[in-house]
This record gives sequence, C-alpha cells and structure tokens, in this order.
Amino acid sequence: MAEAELVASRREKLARLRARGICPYPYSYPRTHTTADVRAAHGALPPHGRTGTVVRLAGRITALRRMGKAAFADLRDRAGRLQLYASADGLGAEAFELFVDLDLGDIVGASGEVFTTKTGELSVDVREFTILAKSLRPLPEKWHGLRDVETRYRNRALDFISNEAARRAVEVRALVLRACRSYLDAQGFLEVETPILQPVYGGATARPFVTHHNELGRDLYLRVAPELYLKRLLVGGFEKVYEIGRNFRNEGISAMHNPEFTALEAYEAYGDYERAMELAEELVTACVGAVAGSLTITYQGRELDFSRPWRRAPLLELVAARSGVDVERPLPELVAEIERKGIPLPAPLRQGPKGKVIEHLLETCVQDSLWNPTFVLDFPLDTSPLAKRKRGREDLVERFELYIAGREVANAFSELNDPDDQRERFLRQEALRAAGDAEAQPLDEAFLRDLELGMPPAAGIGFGLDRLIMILADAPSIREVLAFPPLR
RNA sequence: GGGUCGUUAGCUCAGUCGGUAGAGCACCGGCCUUUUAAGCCGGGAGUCGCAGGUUCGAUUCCUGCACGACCCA
Repeated sequence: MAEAELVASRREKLARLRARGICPYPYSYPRTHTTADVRAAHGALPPHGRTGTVVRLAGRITALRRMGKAAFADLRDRAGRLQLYASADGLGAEAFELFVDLDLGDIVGASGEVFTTKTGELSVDVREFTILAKSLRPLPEKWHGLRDVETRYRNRALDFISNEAARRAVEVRALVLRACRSYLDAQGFLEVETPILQPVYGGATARPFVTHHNELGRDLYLRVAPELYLKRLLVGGFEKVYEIGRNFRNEGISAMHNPEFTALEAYEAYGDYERAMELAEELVTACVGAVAGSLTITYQGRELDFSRPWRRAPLLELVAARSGVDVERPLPELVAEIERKGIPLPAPLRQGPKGKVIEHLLETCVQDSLWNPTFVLDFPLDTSPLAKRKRGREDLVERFELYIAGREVANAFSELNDPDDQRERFLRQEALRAAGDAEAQPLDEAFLRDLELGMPPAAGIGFGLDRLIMILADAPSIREVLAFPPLR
C-alpha cells in the first residue's frame, strides 16, 4: 500500500477517536513501573503465575497479536519490553475494541495485574489503558527493522525505534561521558569550558570553519581544539583541568572522521607524558569497565584486551620494523627508499617536512597492526609544535598517540612551556603555511604572552571520544555513534 | 579525485536472457479468549533512483547524473 494510504488509514482512526470524545494526545500518564522494574520484581514467576500486583506502564506498542476476543501486545519503554494481555472479559467490550484498533507505534499507558501466561511469558493483564500519542506513520518491518544506512540516518528517530544497536550506541556515549567525568572528578580535576568561537584557532593541525560575528564585524573560527585556552588556565593556577566538548575541523567525512567531534582534553601540572600514559590507561579502563563490565571486549568480531600495562613502542622503531624503511636517513633518501619499496606517498609529502613522511608511514604501514591498546612514543619535532623536546633527542618530542583497534584514540605530550621555544615553533608553522600548508598552526600572541608569565610543566592529553565510543559500541563507523550523523 | 558494487511496494528482499513486476512483514476485510516473527481465508498497494540513448517495445541493454556502501588516493 502506498505510504499516503497507510497514513490516511491511521488518520481515519485518529478522527474516529476524536469523534468518540477520546483525546489522542493527552497530557500525562503517571506510571508506577518501567518494564524492567516489573521484570526485576517478578521475572522468576513460573507459568500460570498470578502476583496480585497492579502496575501502570507506559510505552510504545511494537507488536500486536489479535486473537478474536483476546489480544497480546508488546509494549516497549526506555528500559525494555513487556507483553500486554487484553481480553474482552478483562477490559469490557468497548475498551477491548479500542485496544485491538491500536496501531503499531502508538504510545499507550496501561495498567493491570502482573501475571505469567501458560508459556511463562511475564505479562500485564490490562484492565485500563489510555492512548497517549497516536502514531500516524507506519513502522519498518518488525523483524529486520530499517537496514538501508542512508534511510536510517535520514529517519533517525524511526531508526532508534526499530534498531536496538542504534539505541545502544547513544547509551554507550552517555556511559563513556559519565565514566570520564567521574574518573577525572575523583582525581581532583576541574571541568571547565573555554571558547568555541575563537579569534585565532590553534592546538591542532587542521583547517578551521570560519564564521562571522555581525556586532564585532569580524570573522571568528570554530575551535579545532581547546588546548591553548586550557594551558592558559594552567598559567592561571588551575593545576588539573579538563574539558569535554565539540571540536570542528574542516575536512572530509569518513568512517573515522566527522567535521564536528567530541574531544576530551585534560591537563595536569607538574606531570609529563609518562603521567599522561597513566591517566590514559586509567581513564580508558574506567570507560571500558562502565560499558562492558570487563576489560576484554569484542570489536567487529575480534577480541580486544584492555588489560594493563599497555604496550609502549617508539614510533621510529615501529615504522622501521613495519615498513622496512630506514627512517633515520635524510629526507630525499627516505623518499627515494619509500618509492623504491612501492609504498604509496602523496606527492606533496615529498617536500617534507620529514616528520609528515614518518607519520604517513605510521598510518599506512603500522596503524592497522596496533590492535590492543598501544602507546606510540616520541614523535618528530616538526609535526608537534606544542610538545616539549625529548630528553636526549633534538629532533623528537615527548609525545605519544594511543592506538586501539587500529585507530588513533588519543594524543598527548609533555607540554611545551618555554615561551621562546614555543614562539620559534609557531614561526616554523607560519613558514609552512607560507609554503602552502593550509593545516599549519597560526601564531597566537595572546597564548605566548600568557606562557611568558610561566606555565608549570604539565602532562596534557586529548581524546577523540567518538572513536572510543565506536570501539565500545562495536560500531564500524563514527556515524553510528552520532545521534544525528551529517547528511549530504 | 579514482575503482567496485548498489538504488524494485511503507519496510526487508526476490525477479525480469528486453514484452510495464512478485514474496514476507505492515495495511484493509473475515474467523479465532494464552499468543509471542501467532495462525487460517480474502483484498488493495509500485514513476522498478533521475535524465537521455538504442529498440516496435526499456524496470531489464548503453551513457550521463544523483544518492549510498566498501576499497584506494
């Protein structure tokens, strides 16, 4: 039947309800239990059991099995599903007629005694029910739900109604956010909020979104990272701070990238990147525990083990071992060797800087093999303008990226607090920008001025929470963990 | 940006070696007082993604476009 006819049929029912003086959209329905409450209290009841307990439930009708003078319906609420039993005897002829005239998708309130059927199914023997919201559109197929990804994302509420996995991803996000906050709060971190609209963007290698403030008559950038503001709070004397919020990077959409994504950044004065590793292990295992209740989960059919301590491997060693390329050679020789080995290398990278070539090798040759949590240590100086030099190595910085299931989940450093060194790093970024690198970071004078006041040495870490949520929700794409993924 | 695959009823999917399409669910009518992917009987429902081309005839073949999935850059 054409969709319009299905809607028309439901609208006719709506009109009939109104004609009988029944409001199809009443104001409230105080319930006494959720479906899960009922299961918790009476789940062990044997077949043919009666409880004498009357409950009031509210939720959406997701199945309706009419049997003449009796009917069964599935009612679903936020906590689960429970069967309703309605009979002409129990409800009276008039109410029973209304019950069997319900449509799948209608939201109802129902009350009655909790009992079990002869097959042992926990049910409510409905003696009173109320339509709380008439549904005017047909639901997807009851067994398969919505499958087409495009249709699912364009009809996300319908997707949540019909797909358990889609609902679960939203819950996992909430569990992860809560676990992060409760861990950091317990550690004495202060949750802060810093500007999203920024006059100068910084803190990450990325292209920004630009917007305009009419009153000030100037362009502002949506932040690509909160990093520089959080460090200014360190200067101000806040020794342990974190922020959870949206970052915006003007780049493509893929299974791993969304232009707006949720980041967690945390800074702790007087620590270095060793401390950041400790924080990362504790924070992520807290999240895993909150979601899975165990440190071993399955991601995309493969076991993932979060047991500590996590593997720590220097970037240069990993790249050398996996690519077979000697990364200590000068750039031209390095490029030549990469091309000789047939490893794809985008043309612009041939000009360097060398750090970008090495990070490219990490992405193409190493990353996929980093399944269980792995800290990749000590990144090139020239791709890390906000990190402190590695003790004993002029060309490297104390920085790590955390990889889980082949994905970069976090990035951290011993934070650079030498204002003169920081200015030089910015100037090198400006030089790259002048040479055409649109992702190079702009020099931020306000930040430098605050650094000159003295910022304590600090550990800093940033997480891409969407990716962690993906892993914990067993989602193959970042879009699955966004309540409303972007559409073209 | 390139490659591969896909787009058919509200949903999940078949199918047409070129002759205007089917099933299940959902919907409508009938029977049915313990079903649970209820069952049985009957019925209605489609711009076969869009636009061109070839052809007597295109949903099917060809080209382009849109949107999507996966892979590569």
